[in-house]
Amino acid sequence: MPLKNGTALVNSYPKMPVTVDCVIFGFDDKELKVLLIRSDLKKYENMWSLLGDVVHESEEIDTAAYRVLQQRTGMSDVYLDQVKSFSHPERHPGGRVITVAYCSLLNVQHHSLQITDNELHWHNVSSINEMAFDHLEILQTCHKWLQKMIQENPLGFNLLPDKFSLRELQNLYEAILGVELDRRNFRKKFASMKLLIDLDEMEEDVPHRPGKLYKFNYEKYQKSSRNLIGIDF
Amino acid sequence: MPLKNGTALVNSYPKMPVTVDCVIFGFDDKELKVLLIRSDLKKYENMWSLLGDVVHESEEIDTAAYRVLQQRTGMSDVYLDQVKSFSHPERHPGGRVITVAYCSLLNVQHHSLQITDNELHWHNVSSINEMAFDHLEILQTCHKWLQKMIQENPLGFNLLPDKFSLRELQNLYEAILGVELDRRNFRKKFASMKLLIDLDEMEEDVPHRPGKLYKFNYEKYQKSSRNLIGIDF
DNA sequence: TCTTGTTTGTGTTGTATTCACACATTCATT
DNA sequence: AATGAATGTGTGAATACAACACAAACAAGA
Repeated sequence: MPLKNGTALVNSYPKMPVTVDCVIFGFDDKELKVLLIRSDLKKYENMWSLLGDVVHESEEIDTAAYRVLQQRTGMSDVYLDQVKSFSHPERHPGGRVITVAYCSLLNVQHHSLQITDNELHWHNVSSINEMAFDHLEILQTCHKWLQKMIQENPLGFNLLPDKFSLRELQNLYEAILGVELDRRNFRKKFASMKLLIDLDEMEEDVPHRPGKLYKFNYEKYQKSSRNLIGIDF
Repeated sequence: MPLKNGTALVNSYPKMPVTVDCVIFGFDDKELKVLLIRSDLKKYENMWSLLGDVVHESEEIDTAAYRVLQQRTGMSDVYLDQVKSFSHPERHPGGRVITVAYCSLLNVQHHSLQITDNELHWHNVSSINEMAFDHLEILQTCHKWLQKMIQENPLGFNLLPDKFSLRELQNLYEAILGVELDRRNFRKKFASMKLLIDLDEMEEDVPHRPGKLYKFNYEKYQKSSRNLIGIDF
């Protein structure tokens, strides 16, 4: 078999539009939130959709996702990770579009959202039961992905203010996992990990005994290589 | 803002070729193997590459991956899962091509490989240090993904014959994880899971005391919902 | 200022899981 | 019959996990 020329080969490939869709999670008021805009398609009038955009000609998909995030939230240095590609041929009413879903975690306090554009808003994840396109499926996939990820990695801190109490941290875990956790065991767990720095400060303006404030020890986490082996299913 | 027409919108999107690449793992002779073919590009002459193909106009990417698998191995009903998309603009010398990587696990005994086509061959994963395109990166990503997956899900059985001994199962885990495991603890672990059916048969043609043969209890696994909560990092 | 309500902060105890390690048994080979 | 090599089974110590109880701090209101 003769060796081929790359350019001729690639030119013969079918081409299709590729987009990114960002599932941007936030946390506020004991609820897991997601950032959505109103769909600008006739077919999905009055329905909500994820923040997305096309991938440009010579652009990494990761870069496209960051671009969406930055344009919509005004933030950089945000946690972002690729989750899964969705490719049903009829997922977009305008024709075949492949999309790559990304999951992002951001602190709702730190935003400078352009609320006026397409009514960008935070929505409670728990109360969403309909979305434009296949975005509900994408959201649910990312939610499950997040549930798994926060149990294995210290990602939750991206959703909290720099200073937080253990109660807030537990509320976050309960909101994401949809379960109630034992307060004492939860605190012991995080105490034993030594990933929290006691700030010697207290909560203020709470109508009860104020709790200590902590911050996440990023340096400590870098060091722990975590090369665990353990069969568990 | 006026509502848009979907078709016009999608027609305005940049289009690009999308491919799938399958990392097909096998296990033989205590070694984790991967199925590769010789690259048919001049630039990568004498280098090995993953099995891939373009995604057709109206085809799901999952379907394209299954198609590659079936065409190359003659097998259906094979474990296959999407892992990650790779999109560096220069990853293909012929121009911009986005690829979606899939991981597949198959029993090397059950094949009917078309060896003559492009020298389809099994390679030891541990001895690969160069590949065509960005396929080494893709392989390494899928290997790490597999290391994580087999610790959380009973996927390893896809790589073994229907009947296997506990030693073979342990060899498999050691080959994939690249560690040595304690034989007694390993056996106890799998015994306690009750996912193995004792076939009351023995190994044959081994130069030592033959071990019992087992098969995997697929039904049992379906039932166990595994909705575990446990923070662990 | 004293009482009440709410939440924080800290154990304790029993159970289950993990890890490190030892010995007898079975079969093939010589 | 003896040897070698792998199988099959246990046991104890250390660790992690789950369920549970009580004292201390602060706010609010009587």
